[in-house]
Amino acid sequence: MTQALKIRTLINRISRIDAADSWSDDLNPTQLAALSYLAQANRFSRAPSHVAAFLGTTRGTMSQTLKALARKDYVSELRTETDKRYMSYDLTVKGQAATKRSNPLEKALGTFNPATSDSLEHGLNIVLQTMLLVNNGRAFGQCIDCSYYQSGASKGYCALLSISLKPTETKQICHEQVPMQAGQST
Amino acid sequence: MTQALKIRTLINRISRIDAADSWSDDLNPTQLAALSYLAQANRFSRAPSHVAAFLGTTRGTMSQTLKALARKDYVSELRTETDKRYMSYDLTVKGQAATKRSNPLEKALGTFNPATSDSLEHGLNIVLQTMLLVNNGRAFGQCIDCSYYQSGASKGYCALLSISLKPTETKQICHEQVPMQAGQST
DNA sequence: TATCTTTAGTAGCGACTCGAAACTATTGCA
DNA sequence: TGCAATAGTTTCGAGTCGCTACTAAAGATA
Repeated sequence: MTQALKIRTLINRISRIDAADSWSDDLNPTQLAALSYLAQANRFSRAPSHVAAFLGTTRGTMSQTLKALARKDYVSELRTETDKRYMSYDLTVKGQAATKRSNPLEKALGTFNPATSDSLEHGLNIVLQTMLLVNNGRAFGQCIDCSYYQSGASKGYCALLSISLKPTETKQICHEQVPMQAGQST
Repeated sequence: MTQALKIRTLINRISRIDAADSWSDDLNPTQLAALSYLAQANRFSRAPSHVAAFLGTTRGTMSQTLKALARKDYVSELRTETDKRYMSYDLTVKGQAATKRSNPLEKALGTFNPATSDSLEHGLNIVLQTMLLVNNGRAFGQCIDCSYYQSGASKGYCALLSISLKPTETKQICHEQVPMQAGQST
């Protein structure tokens, strides 16, 4: 058994046990993952295609999941004005409350010392980036870590969309994000 | 966003992307995970309840998955002689071939330097052990790392079941495994 | 030994995931 | 203006998933 297979087995097993723990009354693990993504994404990144790309599934599958969430009043559907092909799925009050629930995996992680956590986060980030490279996947990072991000006097600016960003927006996920090279800075 | 949540999101996202990649003609990610477990488990640990406990699901759900695998000739069903309540699901030739297929996640992991891999494996192991502790879950480790394991002159011995172990068996997964404390040894 | 009690596997249920394919609406490009 | 690309949706069939209810076997207790 190679170390690569060991690590893959560990990641998948942890994720499955976490999924089993995260079932709630009327929210399954997939719905919760989609909801969690929407809670972190900025206003340009809440369409079915974005959630699908983030979680590595198809538009069709994610469309169904989002419709299920809308049916149960966790999200609201909104047709974008600028480009009428896009939908924006925004969290309702009920949806926001649901993302705040804690779970065994987070509790376990909370007991770790910072060095272990940092090393783990770093390792997993490398795994993800390497996989995305092979898959032609997008990073879905935060604006603050993006090549298009410019830090102004008091607030940030996105050079791709030519808009200024509110402080809270700079730490949201964007589907257009292009990770900065290490050491690079504006 | 806490670091714990970041790590959880990373683990789940990597697992989902890996799952999407691992679909094959007639084998879905869950079936592959079960098959992969069976390939590693020793002859006392191939029952539906063991696979269910390992992957954090219920006996009912796993029973269906194993029946699906049997229907497609990846595993064979065998009633245990000693305890007739137990089933043993053993891999067929077709099943063994299916576990040998590579995938993007393993390929990505293969490019890492040993230090990164070791650190990642170690971190994930701690996460899993901590979660299992909270969940009253079993470790499902190898015989060679078990408290009941005794290394003899040429072969190992299991002090729980009072049987001697073939060399290949000492590195298989056992559902009875009780991890040794660090530093402890026979 | 006779009777609980526990454990293992399973069938059936309803909601839903999942990839694939087919389809519509909108946008972009030549 | 026309055509290709993109976004969202629907439908299909197979299967996951927790849950409940059930049977059979093994253990424990009286």
